[in-house]
Amino acid sequence: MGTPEFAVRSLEACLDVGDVVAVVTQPDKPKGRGQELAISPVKALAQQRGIPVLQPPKIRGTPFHEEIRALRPEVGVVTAYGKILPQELLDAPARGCVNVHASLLPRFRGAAPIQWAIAAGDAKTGVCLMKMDAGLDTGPVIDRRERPIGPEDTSATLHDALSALGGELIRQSLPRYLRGELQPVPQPPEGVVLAPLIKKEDGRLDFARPAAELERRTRAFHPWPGTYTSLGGKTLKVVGSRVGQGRGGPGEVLEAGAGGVEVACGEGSLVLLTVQPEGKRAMSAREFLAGHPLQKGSRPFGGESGQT
RNA sequence: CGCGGGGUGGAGCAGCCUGGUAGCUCGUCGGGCUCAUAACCCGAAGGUCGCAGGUUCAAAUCCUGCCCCCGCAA
Repeated sequence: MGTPEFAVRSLEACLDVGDVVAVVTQPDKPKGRGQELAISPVKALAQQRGIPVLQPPKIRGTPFHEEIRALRPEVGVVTAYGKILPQELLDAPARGCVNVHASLLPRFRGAAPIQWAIAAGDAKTGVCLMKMDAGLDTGPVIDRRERPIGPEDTSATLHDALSALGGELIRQSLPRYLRGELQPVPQPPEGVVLAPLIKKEDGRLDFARPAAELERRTRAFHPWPGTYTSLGGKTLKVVGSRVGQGRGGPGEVLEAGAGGVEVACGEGSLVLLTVQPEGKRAMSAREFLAGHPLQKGSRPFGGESGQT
């Protein structure tokens, strides 16, 4: 069971190590500009391999688990399905369900572990294969793989790396678990951190915050939802930035030149390197300034109407 | 038919509503000045105004179709 791009590598791994009796994924939904109906990446692969695809609109309070039980699966593999599974569904496969989760549990349980790991400034993250229970990512861990978080890592780069590691866990550790060679270890009660769903609002830059935190967010929320501020009543996305040494009142423009736009923060300064105005492609700060001059010492960001 | 913005010398923008000389900030090239600079001064090159039709004496500008990029929403 899985839905987005992240789960594709898991499905590939499943196909490598066992017989996949069915693939469960979320119903097709209108997506993107133009709201065209889009099939999930997992569904696309399943169809291509001729695997039956199930897309229940609801799984809770429905007889869907009976449907699964009838297929007599040995184990259920869940990667980023997008819904919390009820106990009767977890119990449907003979050996229960396992889950690939993109964090080092019990840190960052929940929907957006990759993003929050970067935002928190962690030195490393990873992927866990766990035996699922009724809680939110609370099951005992079967095996894990680690991955350092580099200063250039974004959610995009980590997403790809972790999704590959997830496939590796399924390929290598799942068979060993099924043979009884790996025992699930309960998660320690301490160190639990939740990684809630990212909201668009989480990407708004508050220059009163420390610059280091804002810089991490630009990487954590890339490519979605991105970090942004507003300028002249329009959204200005901040695609790339670095932490600077400058000091000043939060939001004050300290420098605006070829080196970027340096904005004072609550702590240190944030140098905007790559920026994307509404309706425009991403561009370097230098390019942006050619058409949108910024006064040193002004505080043009955030306010709806040229507020100081 | 979800809403919306945009495609103008190499880059970023203005001009379009109110058709009639291609503008601005940079960059590039040449020259000058300076101990020096993302410095300053002088000069130059460089544009099928996304594509295709239409209206008109005349279209970057008005009309129609198409291609491409992006914001919102998910």
